[in-house]
Amino acid sequence: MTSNGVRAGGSPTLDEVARVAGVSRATASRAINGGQRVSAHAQSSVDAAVRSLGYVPNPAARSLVTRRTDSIAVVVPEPDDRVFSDPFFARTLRGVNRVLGESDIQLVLLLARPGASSERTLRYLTNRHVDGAIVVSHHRDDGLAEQLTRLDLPCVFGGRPWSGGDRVTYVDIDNTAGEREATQVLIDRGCQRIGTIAGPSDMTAAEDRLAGWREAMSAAGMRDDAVEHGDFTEDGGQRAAEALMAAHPDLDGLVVASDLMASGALKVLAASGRRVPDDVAVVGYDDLGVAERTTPALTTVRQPVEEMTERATRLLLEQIDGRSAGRPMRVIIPPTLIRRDSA
Amino acid sequence: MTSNGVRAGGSPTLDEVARVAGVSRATASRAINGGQRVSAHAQSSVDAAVRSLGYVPNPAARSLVTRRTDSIAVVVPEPDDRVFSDPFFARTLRGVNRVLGESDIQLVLLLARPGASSERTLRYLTNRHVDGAIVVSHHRDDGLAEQLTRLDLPCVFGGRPWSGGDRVTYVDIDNTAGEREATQVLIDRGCQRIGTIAGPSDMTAAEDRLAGWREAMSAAGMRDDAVEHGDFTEDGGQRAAEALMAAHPDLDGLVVASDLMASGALKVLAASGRRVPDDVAVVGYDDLGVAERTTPALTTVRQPVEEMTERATRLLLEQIDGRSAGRPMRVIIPPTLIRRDSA
DNA sequence: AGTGATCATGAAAGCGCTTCCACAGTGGAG
DNA sequence: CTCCACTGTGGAAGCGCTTTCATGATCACT
Repeated sequence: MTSNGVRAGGSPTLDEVARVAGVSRATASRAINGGQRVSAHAQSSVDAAVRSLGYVPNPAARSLVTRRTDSIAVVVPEPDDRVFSDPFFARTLRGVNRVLGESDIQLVLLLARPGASSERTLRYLTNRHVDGAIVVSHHRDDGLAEQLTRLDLPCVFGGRPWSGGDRVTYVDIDNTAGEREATQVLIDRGCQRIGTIAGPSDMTAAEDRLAGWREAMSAAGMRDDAVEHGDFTEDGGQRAAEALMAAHPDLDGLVVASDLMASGALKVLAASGRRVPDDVAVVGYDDLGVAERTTPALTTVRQPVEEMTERATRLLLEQIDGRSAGRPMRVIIPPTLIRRDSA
Repeated sequence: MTSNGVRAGGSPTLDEVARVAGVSRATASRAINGGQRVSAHAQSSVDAAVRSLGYVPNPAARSLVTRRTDSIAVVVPEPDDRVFSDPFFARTLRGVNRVLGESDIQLVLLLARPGASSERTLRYLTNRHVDGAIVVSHHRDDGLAEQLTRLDLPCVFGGRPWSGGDRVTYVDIDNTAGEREATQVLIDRGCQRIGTIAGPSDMTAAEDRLAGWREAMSAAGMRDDAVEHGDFTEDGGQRAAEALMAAHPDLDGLVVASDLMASGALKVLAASGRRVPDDVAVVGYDDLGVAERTTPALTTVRQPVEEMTERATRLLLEQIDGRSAGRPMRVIIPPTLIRRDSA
């Protein structure tokens, strides 16, 4: 069956292309991959053969020898409902995809099973199933940064990792500056007593924002003791706001570390009869779609998520191509203040 | 270097495992893959060798011979901003991932470049880079269904495809029944004049919902001429609502084909001083997070997106394993009415 | 005309794995 | 005691591709 000419079933192989084109397999291979050292004549007959046979190279065979898979992984360790309900996630994917669209590299989504350890994910990466990885940390670290550096797999973090931040390349948004600016809005508008609803303390983004709030407060000589933690969800924001207003009924400014939590806080304020921004001014964080839909619309800090992931992806591709020096890099992107009605 | 013993760099190969375990490569391979026809003694020495060397099989080499890649694609043809801002997308991924988590299969995300034809995507699938594909159509078909069936690649559609629906397996939510039920809510509450904001007519889901509205209206002996089309976005809903209310100022009921559009419609109604639900009752569609955040909260139809994609994924895995008969199947999932304040 | 350098080419050697096949050993049935 | 089915095993063939290497052929200069 396979002895000569075209095979019975299945896709055509390079061998057949070569035979049809009347060249050797080596020449056919060269012609297909960029055409270095191939005569115009050979090139065109290979092209014709490829077209007529509908040849597509077998990626497994190719990557067996090139040691390239032409795909990268987007790793989301321990995703929970939050990750999925968060526009952050979709935007991340879009940013990555946009850059990948320029090359012929595909995207493998690695969502660690909730509960299960990251063992399987790590195995997948160890396997060199992909050429590199983008880790959207977004969570407590799990030592993933260390394990990945040990793997010696090209890898870039989106968002500062918890530890190993100096040994790994990452792109982050300047959360501290963002929250500092947000806080300043309330200070400038004359708020006397400003509290904050911070994010979960196992995320660097949340911690950095809290630090930003602290910085702005102490720079203005104001007390920074009205702090409550939420979990970045609307319900969590609601609960935190209730606790915060109960403990500090005199608050006239609220810096909330996410728009979703701010939305919950707005409900609490409305229920207690406080007007926003007149009685209590509120600033959120994210501007990923929720902020413009609340009542009143939130003044907030816009996270350039797609820009961040685009940068991360480009850095990764450079690392894979060996274009980067190999030493860890750090890119920090400034966020933008968006003014609406809540402050 | 490679002549004997352990290699200089790189990962260990099966050869080395075999050598260390004192068995042949064939036996080592068997021991690693399930251990059929392997003595307990050989098995344990291979296991030990694998552990001590930290051996992980090379997936490219394996799939070169097995013709399996242990990965499936989630195909989103021509995604635009809508796809990403839509929680639908994230939920889909979660549903797929949940099922995949049970096996050792990974997920490749294929987002066709906006603008670019699906040519690259199709090439990737033709390449047998993946064992199967889930197509979240969500869009006009592009003949993708036909092209995929011609490819003879296991494949399941999430949502009824535009054409070829009888030759391809798909899982859909019963949009017609859902919208019928939603419309019935307004009829039952005594609305006299009911209009609808339908989705874009290039999506089957939108068309099916419109059909459901028509069915309920004609069953109740009511006129079904107050129709406006939106594009499933909030702004689109707003524009459609303006047009609709201008053309039919007497409407006292509004069936909107998506919550996001309904949110836009609510703004228009509020701006024109109409109370919801007292002056105009409104029902939305989706219940994917937006409905509970509008004012008033939307009565809507919940789409079990994750259930849908889970089913789709299972069907795909069956097809890949050859467990399914090979003839196209069709699964229709009923949606659920969620009552809130808008109707 | 002679000398290298450059170019296009094909033979062949793998990449790391699975699987077919042949073979020896074992035990139970006749 | 023979025959046969079955089990565990290793040799070897290949999966489809890239890439090195050797080989002529071609070219631009002395």
